[in-house]
Amino acid sequence: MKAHQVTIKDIAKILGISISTVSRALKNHPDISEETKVQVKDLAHKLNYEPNALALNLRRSKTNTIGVIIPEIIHHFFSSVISGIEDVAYDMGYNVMICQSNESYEREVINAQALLCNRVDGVLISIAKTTLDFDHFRHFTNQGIPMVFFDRICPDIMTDRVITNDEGGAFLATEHLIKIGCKHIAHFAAPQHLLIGQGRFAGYQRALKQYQIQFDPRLVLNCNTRDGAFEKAAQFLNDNPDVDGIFAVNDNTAIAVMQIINKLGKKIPEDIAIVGFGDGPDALITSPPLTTIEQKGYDIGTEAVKLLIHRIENESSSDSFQTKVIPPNLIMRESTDKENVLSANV
Amino acid sequence: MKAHQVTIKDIAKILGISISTVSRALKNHPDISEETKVQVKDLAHKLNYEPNALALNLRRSKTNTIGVIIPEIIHHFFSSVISGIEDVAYDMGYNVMICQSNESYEREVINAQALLCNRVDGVLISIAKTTLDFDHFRHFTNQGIPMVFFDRICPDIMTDRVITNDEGGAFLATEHLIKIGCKHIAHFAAPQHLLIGQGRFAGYQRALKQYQIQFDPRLVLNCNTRDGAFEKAAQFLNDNPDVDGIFAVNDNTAIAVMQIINKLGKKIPEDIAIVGFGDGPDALITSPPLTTIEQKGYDIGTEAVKLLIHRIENESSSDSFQTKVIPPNLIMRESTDKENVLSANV
DNA sequence: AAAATTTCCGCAATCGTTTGCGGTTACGTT
DNA sequence: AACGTAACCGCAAACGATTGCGGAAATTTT
Repeated sequence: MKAHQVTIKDIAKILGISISTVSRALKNHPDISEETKVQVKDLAHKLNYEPNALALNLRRSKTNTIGVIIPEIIHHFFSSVISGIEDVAYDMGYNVMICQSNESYEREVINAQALLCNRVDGVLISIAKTTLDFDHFRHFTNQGIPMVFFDRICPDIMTDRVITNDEGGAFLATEHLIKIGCKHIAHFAAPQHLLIGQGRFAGYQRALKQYQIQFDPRLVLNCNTRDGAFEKAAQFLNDNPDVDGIFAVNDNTAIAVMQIINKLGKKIPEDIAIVGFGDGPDALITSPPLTTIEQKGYDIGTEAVKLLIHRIENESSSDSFQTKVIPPNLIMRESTDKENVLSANV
Repeated sequence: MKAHQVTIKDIAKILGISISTVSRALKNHPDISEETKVQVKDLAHKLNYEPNALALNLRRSKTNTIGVIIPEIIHHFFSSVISGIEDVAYDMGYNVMICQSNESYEREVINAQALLCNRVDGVLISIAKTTLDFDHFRHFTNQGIPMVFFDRICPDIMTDRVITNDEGGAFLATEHLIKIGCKHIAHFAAPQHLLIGQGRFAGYQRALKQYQIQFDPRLVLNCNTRDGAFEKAAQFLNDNPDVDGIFAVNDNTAIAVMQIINKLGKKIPEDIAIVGFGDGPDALITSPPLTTIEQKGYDIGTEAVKLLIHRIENESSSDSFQTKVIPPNLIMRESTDKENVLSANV
């Protein structure tokens, strides 16, 4: 059962020629006669020979493998990113090794070490929420292994980065609410120690300022999960009955809030319009469908891996590190369609 | 910049001892004196030495890596499976190499080949919809590399398998509709050349039979996607106005149908009750929330990888292959709650 | 016919690690 | 003093592939 994997050594022995000849024959080296080449190739095919990538990698000290460390693969955003990474990596001849940190710092450290041991050619990282220390990443740069951070970047380490324009997206969302006539716009925000939380809050504020709407800190609620919304949103809406627009820091929160608004008997968007952030598939199936800011996970993945492979294959070039910003995009749906613009199409 | 990776050879040279001593010192071999061990370990730590897994793997011809071939990582079901795989693999000291077939046969073949080259210790596979030929998988068995199929299994190859009980789940779903009083239950079905399509259709039929409801082929519609539903569902519901219950082959279809029903002005569940299959997070956020059959992706992943690792680590044991069936589970939500049982809890 | 090419192929080192076996010391025993 | 025996450590082969260099045979050139 345990079939010994076929090697060039086997082929050499059977054909009564040397190992090097077999190797060269398979590579179409000009030194080898046509006759020998045909013999070797035929036998190799007959025996289902597959070159041992381990041996190759060891010799070249290159694995053609890219490591990925992400918080959680089940989040639609991250699996979109991976999908993008995988597609490009595949086209460029790289394998992908995926590790989940599960938002745990300890596990992130171990993941990093595993990738180091396996001598990946480069690493793509989106850091865990609990990670505050970044020494485990410096090992990569010490060993000359390029890194690219995406979405949740590490501000302390100079590398290439790919991020969404959180501030700009939040601005778009808030501006949209203003333009459709909302006067009292609330913001359901992420913790301000996260860059995402900062950026989206800043965009919200800039939009208010630009349209000369007085910023009211009472309209900002620290709430960025589904569960959090079910805890706090109803009370918040009761306390602030004049709120007629909500910009939520992510779709999950927005959707939960919508469900609560529905339950309170208020109408969306007539009474309260709402915008999310993320554009997962969920935004399509709520009632009403949710206006949201596109967070192009797939594109972030492709951009990140392209940057990385470029670094890998041009290690000499000391191009300065760049930060690629994926431009935001507003997707308007019924949750902000006060004028019934969209229903005309149906 | 391009730092040479530290090897035991470097350590040996610096300390003026032999390579083998270094190797043994790091492994706590009893032949080595405490003094040497301390010296070696200290230096290794100081130099950030990481053992080269490539060399190790080559020598042991074992990579501690598991290959995964799945159709598409963005589907919630598959990313749940991967999450389960990753968690268990991590605990047991294995890495995971993920490949997407993107439902393409050609790509699946190339993925399989890549995993072969990289000498993975075992493979987890859910086959692409377009795959009709299975020779590329036989290479694994030829080389003695264990495989486990999950969800979309390959009936032609004898291996371990992990599947959901489609027939049983469909029976539960249909029985539930019957029990809440539906008399004319439609089935939105997947193509019958897929095992999933067959199983779920069979469960539907068995439930009808058991409760002495006449099977009406006109109530079975070949429709298993969101787009398909938007194409055909409205017409179907018009043609069959007496339908008061629907069992859809997956959640996506069910959700799209719900949106259509809503638009037609009918009430869920009063006019039409509906059950899906899959229990993605989507089922929670529709209005009303969707009753559905749990398809435990995470559990399927953990079971599959456990079976695989068992095979890997007991290659001698020729246990006969087993097929693990994950039992179905009905999750009742408002889309079938005619009696307002659930709202009592709110 | 001798010399110069060309054609084709093999030797051996290399990548980094493990490990069986053998070789040095130093110590204790008689 | 001679021997036995630990206690430590190094040599070298092995994993599978690539590749510079050198060498033998065949062919051409002079």
